[in-house]
Amino acid sequence: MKAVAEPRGAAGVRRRLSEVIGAAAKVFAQRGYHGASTQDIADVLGIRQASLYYYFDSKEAALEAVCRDGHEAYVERLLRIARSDASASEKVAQVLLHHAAPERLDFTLVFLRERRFLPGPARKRIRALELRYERAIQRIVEQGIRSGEFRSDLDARMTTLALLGLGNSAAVWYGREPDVTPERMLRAYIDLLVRALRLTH
Amino acid sequence: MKAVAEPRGAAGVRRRLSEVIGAAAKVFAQRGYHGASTQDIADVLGIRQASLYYYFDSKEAALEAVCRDGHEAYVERLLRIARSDASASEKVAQVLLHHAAPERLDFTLVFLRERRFLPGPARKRIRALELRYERAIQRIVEQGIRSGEFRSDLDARMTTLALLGLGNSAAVWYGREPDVTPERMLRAYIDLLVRALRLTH
DNA sequence: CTCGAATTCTATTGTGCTATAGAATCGCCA
DNA sequence: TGGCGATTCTATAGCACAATAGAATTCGAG
Repeated sequence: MKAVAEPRGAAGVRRRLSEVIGAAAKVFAQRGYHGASTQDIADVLGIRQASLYYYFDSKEAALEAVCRDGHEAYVERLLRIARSDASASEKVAQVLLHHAAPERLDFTLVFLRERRFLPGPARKRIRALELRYERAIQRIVEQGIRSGEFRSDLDARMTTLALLGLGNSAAVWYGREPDVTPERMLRAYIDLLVRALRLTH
Repeated sequence: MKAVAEPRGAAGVRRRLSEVIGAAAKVFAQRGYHGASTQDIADVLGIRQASLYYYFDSKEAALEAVCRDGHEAYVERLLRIARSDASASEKVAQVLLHHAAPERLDFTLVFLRERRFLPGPARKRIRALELRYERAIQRIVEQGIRSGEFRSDLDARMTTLALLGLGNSAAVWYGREPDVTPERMLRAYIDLLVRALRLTH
């Protein structure tokens, strides 16, 4: 899997760094942060363990990079959905679709499970990203309530957490349950949620 | 927290073992299995690190004990709910209430996050418990569908996973979100799920 | 073809952790 | 009280790991 003779422009530099972060994400996702060794990451890249320290000051810094890298793209896609002029129901569906998309699953899983092992300052930085994400979802829910599309007795905060919880659980189940395809799971989850939020008439 | 001069009958023996398992659960929940050292567990108990090996053959065995201990009680309570003659909706509510009950949270969190680090044979043994649990929930959902209480177009398997996912996410959020009390969260979750499953009329 | 920066390498240090061996202590019961 | 099993202790082996220092190599730009 080693990249042979990659051109070395500024783009090449960034790409190589992404590869390294990707390798860390893969290994952290599989073995957990503390269960993974820097040697494991180096093996994926086909380089020596010590060479990793050209890219990271420490193993913890690698974890932060994985968490940040993974979540930044996430936040961005979410904000695009939130800004669209779709109905609240459609937005909820799209949020679930994107949140539990099986691409970059390694990053998602590492973020979900391992971010708590970040040292204090790094955890705070990641937490800030997280809050933007949660608040964007909550605004969608509140929009749905205000517009009369959703039930007015919803607890917006709890509903947000439910949406996140469902999405996260989907990510966890891919790869563990062979009969669970993302399509089947997402269809069921979206259906469930939208029915639960909408006014019954 | 050290037990001073505990009487040593057969009951005392079992209780001491429970204390040791409880200490392991606490430490594994806090730091993760690989992030926790046997020294950490010994510190909680006020004994020496090596003394733990009187109770366990290995750290992995301790993890299995925590997972088993935690989940066995879980399965038992669930089966009692399943056998009751309550309606499917009531059962779903009770399952969520019990599943996300904040007692023995350490055991739950360790089971959710760390069981995947068990070595093959042990993981298989734990997986068997898990399947009993999932199947019991799925039977409740199917009962609700057959009786006409729930929508007939539900995907019972996905619905089961949704219920589990919601319950698990609740467990994860206790202690992370200060404004989330178990009561508030469970009320919202139960309301959401029951509305989503019931026939609308 | 050469210079220099980017990248990877070799070699090593020190630390922390699991697990084992065997000695010492504790507390119940005869 | 003395013995015995249950429990905890001291001491240490042995390994895996993160991280540093500095040398060697690679590759594109000029």
